[in-house]
Amino acid sequence: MNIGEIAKRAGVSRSTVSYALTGKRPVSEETKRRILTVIDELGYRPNASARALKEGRTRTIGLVIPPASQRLTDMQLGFVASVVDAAARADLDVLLSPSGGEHDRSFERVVTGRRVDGVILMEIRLEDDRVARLQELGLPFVGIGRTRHPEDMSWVDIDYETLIAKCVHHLADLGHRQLALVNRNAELVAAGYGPGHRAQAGFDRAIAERGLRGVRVCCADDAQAGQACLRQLLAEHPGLTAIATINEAAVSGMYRGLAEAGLSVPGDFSIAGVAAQHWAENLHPPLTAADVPADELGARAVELLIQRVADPGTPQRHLLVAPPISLRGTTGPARPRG
Amino acid sequence: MNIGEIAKRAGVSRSTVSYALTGKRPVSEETKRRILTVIDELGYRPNASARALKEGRTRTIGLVIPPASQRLTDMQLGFVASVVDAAARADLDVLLSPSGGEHDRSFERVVTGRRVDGVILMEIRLEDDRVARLQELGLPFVGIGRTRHPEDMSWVDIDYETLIAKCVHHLADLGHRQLALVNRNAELVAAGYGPGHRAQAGFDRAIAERGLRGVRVCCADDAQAGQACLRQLLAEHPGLTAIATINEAAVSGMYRGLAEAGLSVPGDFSIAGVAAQHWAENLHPPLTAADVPADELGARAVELLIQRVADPGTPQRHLLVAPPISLRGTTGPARPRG
DNA sequence: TCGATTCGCCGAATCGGTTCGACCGAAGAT
DNA sequence: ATCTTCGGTCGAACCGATTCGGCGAATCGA
Repeated sequence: MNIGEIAKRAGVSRSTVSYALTGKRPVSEETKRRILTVIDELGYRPNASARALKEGRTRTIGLVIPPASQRLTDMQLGFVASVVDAAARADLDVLLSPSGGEHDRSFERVVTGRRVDGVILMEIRLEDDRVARLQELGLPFVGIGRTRHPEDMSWVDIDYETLIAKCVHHLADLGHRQLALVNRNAELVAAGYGPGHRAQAGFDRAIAERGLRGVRVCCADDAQAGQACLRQLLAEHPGLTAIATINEAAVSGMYRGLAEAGLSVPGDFSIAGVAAQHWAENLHPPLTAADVPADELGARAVELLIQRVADPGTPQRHLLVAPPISLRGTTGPARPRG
Repeated sequence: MNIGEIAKRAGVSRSTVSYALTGKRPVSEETKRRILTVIDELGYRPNASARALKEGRTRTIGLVIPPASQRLTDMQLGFVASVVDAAARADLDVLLSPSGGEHDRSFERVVTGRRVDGVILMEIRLEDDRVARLQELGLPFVGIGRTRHPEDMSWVDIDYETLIAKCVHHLADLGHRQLALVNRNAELVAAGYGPGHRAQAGFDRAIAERGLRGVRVCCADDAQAGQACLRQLLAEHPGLTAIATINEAAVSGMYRGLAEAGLSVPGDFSIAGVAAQHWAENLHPPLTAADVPADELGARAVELLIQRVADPGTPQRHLLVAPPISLRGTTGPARPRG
């Protein structure tokens, strides 16, 4: 079932069939109708590989996600969903590559061999091999997140540094004097995970500006770890009355850790964070947080990528979002513990 | 940077380069070394489209997931992750299509035009247009889930009917006389979502066998809906003391609904369900549930698909799993309410 | 020493589209 | 009436791989 078969049955040449379908040259109404009828009867669809081979583009983009071993956070899931959705709207297919920091087989398969027209890269580290590899290959790409040298690439990102600083200021305004930053898991941060480091920087800066006491900890990305983390924090820092966090997945565990210690939120203890809007709203109690518009960011990343694919010469573009903090009632005036 | 360039620089013909890479015909060590050196220097990778065109297969599989608008449950996320992972291990790429019940543009794009060698289909309905379409196209596919006529296709599935019946029996053994089934969202069930209907069947059967009173409700897939759902159930059915559910996403909300009504779990009220193992364990309290091995099912689906792609003539294969119920402490002896 | 076999390689055909140059007839311009 | 323009179509080249038949040289057995 190829274009030649269609041409034969419609009594025209292969090129005419092609032009009838793409509209790149005029074809008479009569002929077009005949061709389309045959196509409809035979259920013909052009072979994507042949088209890609000749056109030099695949109408497919790659999406590099964290490996399956590590569960996606709700925010990451939001990114993936919105990327896939935006791509579908633009009639692009999405090829998935679950790849960690070092570029592995799956990553290489997807980015080499002209399999995709461009790539969207998630969970970027400050120094990221994959970014270097994509630059070396000259393959258009857009990061959801950015490296230490963000001028050299296009990206959309969340301004964790500013947002965590805002959280700290908000908590300081409420009278809290000793705060903790609960980061994401230690391996990720150790590997140079950008948001982890930028959140630290924002935390340190704000703590210094306000003359507060601050402690930073990493916490695995699940509820049990959050609970254990809080247990330890409360034990080791009697003066601690508030937490800022970027670890969505651990928040419900933190709630439990506080409840376990007999502390109420926000009466005895405050929590503020950065999280996907949908997630923050559905927590119980709903979390006071900077609402990350994950759905929008993915779509914007696709837009940027489409531009770069269409014209690789355009300057790199960046989108740093710092959504306002929605007060949902997990932060309140400081009250000394015990 | 094509195979001709490599051939020229290595001083051989294009076919020799091809044979050196695929090993399908012998090439002398000396020549092979020379070719590989050139390839390495130039960073050559064969063009995937050209290869796919000639070979007639793409080494890519399609994965049809629920549309982005509806958030993936934890179990579905587990399926996706394990499919992607298993495919990567088999050196297959995964093309994503977010498609609902009716086969839309994205679905058509992925399944036609020889873009993929086979498809894995999620969230299958009892009558599913997409299944019919794939059969019509003659494209190998495997369902995670099955239609009303499951003999005609290969699939892996969870035996919701048996599992929910087991939950009911377990609760009946504990003395509960009036039970509710909390299903997934009403639209999905109305559209003929298989697990929803099979869970109902299992529930009805077990209720009848034990001579109990049972009520079935649908509930949107999120915590707030779960809470509201329980509020209503408790108000309308004073004798209700236990729930069986397949709605993972609503469980934490159900807990809140019970707490709100002053009922403790499992002292005053029992809950048992079917859920991804990881999810059931991380709930608070951990849910007594049939632990669905989502990670394994995705991998098995990929295995079945690879077989079908290799030999479409093999008989259809089916895998119906009914994992045992793990008692985690959300079920206990019945105690009359109020 | 000669024919048969094997090894290593080459050239050409092929997969299924797109696209460019060319051609033909009809309509419009001068 | 002649020249140009243009709509409509065709044939052939091309994209970059794989693969088959064949060919020369080396090896082998008799």
